[in-house]
Amino acid sequence: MARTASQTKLASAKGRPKGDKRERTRAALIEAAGQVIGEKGFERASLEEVAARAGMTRGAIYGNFKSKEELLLAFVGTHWRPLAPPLKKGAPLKEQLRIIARATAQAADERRAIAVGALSFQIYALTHEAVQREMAAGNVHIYRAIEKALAEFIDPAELPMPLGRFVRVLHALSDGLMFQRFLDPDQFPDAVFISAFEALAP
Amino acid sequence: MARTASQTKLASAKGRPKGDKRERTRAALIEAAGQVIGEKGFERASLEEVAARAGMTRGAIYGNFKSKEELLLAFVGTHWRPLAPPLKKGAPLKEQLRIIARATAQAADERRAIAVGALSFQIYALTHEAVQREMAAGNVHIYRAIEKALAEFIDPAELPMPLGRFVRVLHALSDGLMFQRFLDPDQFPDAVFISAFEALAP
DNA sequence: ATCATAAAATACATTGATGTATAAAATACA
DNA sequence: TGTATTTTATACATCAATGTATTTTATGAT
Repeated sequence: MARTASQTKLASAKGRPKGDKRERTRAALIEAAGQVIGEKGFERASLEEVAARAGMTRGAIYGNFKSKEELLLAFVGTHWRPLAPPLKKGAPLKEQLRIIARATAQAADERRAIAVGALSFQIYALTHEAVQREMAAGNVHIYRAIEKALAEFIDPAELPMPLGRFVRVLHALSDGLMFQRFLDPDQFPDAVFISAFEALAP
Repeated sequence: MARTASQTKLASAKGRPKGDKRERTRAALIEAAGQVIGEKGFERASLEEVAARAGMTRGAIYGNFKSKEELLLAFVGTHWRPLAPPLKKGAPLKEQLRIIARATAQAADERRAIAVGALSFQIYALTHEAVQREMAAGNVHIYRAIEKALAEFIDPAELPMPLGRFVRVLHALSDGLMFQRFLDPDQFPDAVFISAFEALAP
């Protein structure tokens, strides 16, 4: 029934107040949605709680979004970006993979809420065909982008498989490892991440 | 609001009718729960639909289970077993990994419902501390069992990391790959699974 | 300052779900 | 076959959530 203490306005001082209030409350709402999704999961996130978290009521939500789905989708669309690990040009594959491993492990810790939200949204997608298709299409673009980005840092000749496959495998492995670390951090310390990714270098 | 057509009694002819009806309806209910969870996800699975699917009403459920949670948990407890790929004694690591890859890909296709159910349950666990702890503890046992089983088929000296880590990595990778294949089968054909697992052999 | 417009709060209607209490039906047993 | 008991169905109370309609409040322009 809504925390009373932590009802802080999220988008308090982000820059100058500027003209478009609209955008600011939209952003605050989306941010709050992200928090709630991260805690409760995509399905059980309630608008009541989202609104309270942003210091407003549901009225504000329906003034800015058509439906619950639209708000939650807006969050996913806004905050869901692939990691960009700090790769080093010219370094050997194994080292690049170590960097990716560390970035993944770190992301699992620092952005748990977002990641849990993303994960739970994926489950949602799995049971909503239209959303699933949209998401699958989006992923294809992301893969392409990552392929391009990676091509600048690693030599395809060093890879144990075609670059396209490699990207997809990295994605699956990252997701799987993060997921398991959420469930039980003790069983998936950094060392496991590093071993896993390094093993992909022939 | 319940399909009227496909309301088939699931536990129709499984053996001789035998004395304990109790057990049979329990099983039928659990089975139906599995179906619904697989389609709707753990959170949105409704008792109404589960009961209808088993050709009964909610009355039967509450006569056999304390609550919704208990029924769903019963499903997870009953049907959630790790894969047992048909490994070959004495074969080189790479070949064993190929076998695991194929088994995983096949499982993704054949047991989609169960897997989606399991996945969505994991999300549920992530947002329910007690369940999460229980599940984490269970996983530790499973890891131990798999370690033992694997030790009979593969030579630790061939591994790129300690056996314990390797098992955990296999788990994370399988989960991640299956998840992605659910989302977009085209992007994760068998070949990707095979490349991914094979790459783990030094 | 006043008025028109937009944004947010409140009040309301509806829905879908769980869980309980009670009645009906099926089963086992004497 | 008749009765006690268990199992399932029905009816009911409750709750939490979404979405809509309406009112109040804030904002901006003239």
